[in-house]
Amino acid sequence: MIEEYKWFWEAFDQYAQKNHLKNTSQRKLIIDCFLDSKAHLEADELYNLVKTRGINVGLATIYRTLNTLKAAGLVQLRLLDDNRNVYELVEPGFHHDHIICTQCGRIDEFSSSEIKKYQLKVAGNLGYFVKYHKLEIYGVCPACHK
Amino acid sequence: MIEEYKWFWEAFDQYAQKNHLKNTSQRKLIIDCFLDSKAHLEADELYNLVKTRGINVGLATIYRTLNTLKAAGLVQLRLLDDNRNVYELVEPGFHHDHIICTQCGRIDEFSSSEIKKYQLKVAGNLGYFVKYHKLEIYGVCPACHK
DNA sequence: ATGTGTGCAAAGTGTTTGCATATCA
DNA sequence: TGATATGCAAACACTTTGCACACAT
Repeated sequence: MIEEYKWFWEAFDQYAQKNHLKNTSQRKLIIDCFLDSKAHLEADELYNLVKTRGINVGLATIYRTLNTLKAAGLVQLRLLDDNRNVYELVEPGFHHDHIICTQCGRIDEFSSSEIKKYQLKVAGNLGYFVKYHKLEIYGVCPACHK
Repeated sequence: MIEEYKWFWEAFDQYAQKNHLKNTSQRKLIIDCFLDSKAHLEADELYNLVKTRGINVGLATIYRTLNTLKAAGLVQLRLLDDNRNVYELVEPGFHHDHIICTQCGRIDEFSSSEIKKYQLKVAGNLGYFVKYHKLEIYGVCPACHK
């Protein structure tokens, strides 16, 4: 287990225990691949990644595992403008937003307390009680606008 | 023609002429329904809306019309967290963001120059050249948190 | 022994496409 | 007349589900 994802495994083990999940080699492998990838993956990409490890896992199992992680609150599905549906790791309490390159598809993360502040203000003006937000900036990354 | 959408029809007519589109009653009807609805619609909702006018239009034609409008830059497809794919009118030069009620699905619009400003700052720090952004705030609307 | 997980294939969704026919210019 | 549009059904891509079998506890 990589130290970096200690928080993940602790949270997942807890969830697994509470929900009577069993340990299977497939799920372990899928999650390992997902974590290793630094994780902004489509289900299909994860499927192929797992296949490179030589073990045959059904695509359905990939989806089931991702849905389990989503239910555990450790993974989030993100619908991007370019029609990619990417899954990403969610570290509880560490919110971040994304900036996506329209040319190469690269995804970077950031977070801004100022933006958050003004979101609350705007929402308050409209009488909304804010639960969460999703901000995506689309642009051209440094590598692509040379 | 409703005065409010003069800008729309001018833009669309220009696009239509340039691209040799023909005037058909179906397309006219679909667009009328779309404009009348104040427009945050799924393809399917628009389909049903058109049907209430008594004329039978194929669902495929709805999609083709929406795609045409998208190509003309007058309509935008928005993938929401709740898996709705809503189409909305885009008035060139008038950018706005959305706040969506997680309970009733209501969508309100807003725009904030402050948020825009900080987005540019954040993107600049990462070396990105910003093209556009998409901000969605999810929360509970006034009517739902009584 | 029981319940959970798996692979596969089939079913589901939402959207697009092929084709014959109809319509506009 | 010739290009564009339409309706329908079939094709599509992505995701979920049913089932029989396997495995973890």
